[in-house]
Amino acid sequence: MSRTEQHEGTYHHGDLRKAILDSARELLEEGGPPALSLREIARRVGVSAPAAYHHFRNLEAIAQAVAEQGFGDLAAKLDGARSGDGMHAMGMAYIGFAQANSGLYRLMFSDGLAAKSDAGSALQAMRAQAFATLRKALEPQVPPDQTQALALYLWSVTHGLALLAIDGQLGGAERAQEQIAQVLEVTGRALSPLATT
Amino acid sequence: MSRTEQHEGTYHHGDLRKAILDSARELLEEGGPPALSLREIARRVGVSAPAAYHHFRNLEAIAQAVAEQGFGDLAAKLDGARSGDGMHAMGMAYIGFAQANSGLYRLMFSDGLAAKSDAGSALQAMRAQAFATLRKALEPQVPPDQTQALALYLWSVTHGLALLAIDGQLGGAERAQEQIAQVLEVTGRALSPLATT
DNA sequence: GACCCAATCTTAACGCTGTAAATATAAAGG
DNA sequence: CCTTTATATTTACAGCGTTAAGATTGGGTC
Repeated sequence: MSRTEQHEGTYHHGDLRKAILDSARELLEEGGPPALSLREIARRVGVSAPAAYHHFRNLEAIAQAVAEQGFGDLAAKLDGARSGDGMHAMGMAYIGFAQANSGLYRLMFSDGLAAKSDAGSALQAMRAQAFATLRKALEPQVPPDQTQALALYLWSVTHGLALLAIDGQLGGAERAQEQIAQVLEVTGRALSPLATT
Repeated sequence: MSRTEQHEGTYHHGDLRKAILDSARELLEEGGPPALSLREIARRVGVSAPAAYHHFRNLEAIAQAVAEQGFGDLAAKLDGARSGDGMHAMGMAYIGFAQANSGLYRLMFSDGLAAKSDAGSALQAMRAQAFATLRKALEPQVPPDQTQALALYLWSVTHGLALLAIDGQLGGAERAQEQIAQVLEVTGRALSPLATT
């Protein structure tokens, strides 16, 4: 399934850019960010390695594009969870996303793959925007002079918990789910006394 | 300063194992986990690359040893902070450690460098032990049926906050410090109502 | 419909990496 | 002093990301 139907067996691929991103996500879930390999991606797509350079500046750019997809997917999932009982449901959705796409989530919060390149700052900007969204969602619910601190607090718990869950630090799946719910419940105690509503 | 004084300019190094670990930590702070390179380490120590294999099974083993050092240092620092006002001081110390050794901290909570090798599970064990220590420290302070959830809660906030700080998501150093203190204060609200003491 | 152009992909090659094998050197023990 | 053993070296290999140069193709124009 590497080549589009109409282009199967032909010189041109069809939609190589998309195929690369798909394979990258696959690899990411199989082995985490360190498993991201341009040559392996090309191999899976059924194309020579340098072909990727017509669609991306380099491997980092692929990682960056995938991370961008990830932030989009996460935002969508969180939007879908807003119908629930507010913060708790969104927390569960957030962590659910991280668990379902652990490699992707790790990439979204890594310093790129090289730790020095400019992809790091691009990721940082995406994270900042995600945080701004959270802040905005929280704004009408709490005293204005505390929104920043509370948003940061919520993000810290959720992010930390998501990473611990991903790292297998919470035990098996069922046990993990239980612990996550408990922690989120405790988290709520800190802000329920000052809810505006 | 790569070779011990008494062995300067000689064939044998003196204490290559320690020199390797030191250089690895240096590299880690300069470029994070992806900057860990066996050849670069050897270059800095002033030794050929394969020399390292007499002291470590492979690069992953070096990373693992450095991470182990890290967990030891962190535990020591947290012990030193126990004289303060309990949880808040320990939280500050924890995050201070992460900020001062960001590359090391990231390594300690990464899935190794290969994401598939057995170093991942070794790291997981170290983290589990660190958590067990926290749990034990918390035990006499809270109701016994909640220690697990509360310990996890505290770790989540602290870990998440540490990572956000490291990622530069909290702004400049002075502003970051302020926000960290605020978040830790909020965190405390969730458990102060049920303190045993 | 033939032609050119631009986009896309390929092969070949470079310098880098981690690691293995074979070899040289030095330190330790009889 | 000679041998053994630990330690380091040189050489080599496969794989990586990336660049440069050439092949193949589809789309737009006369």
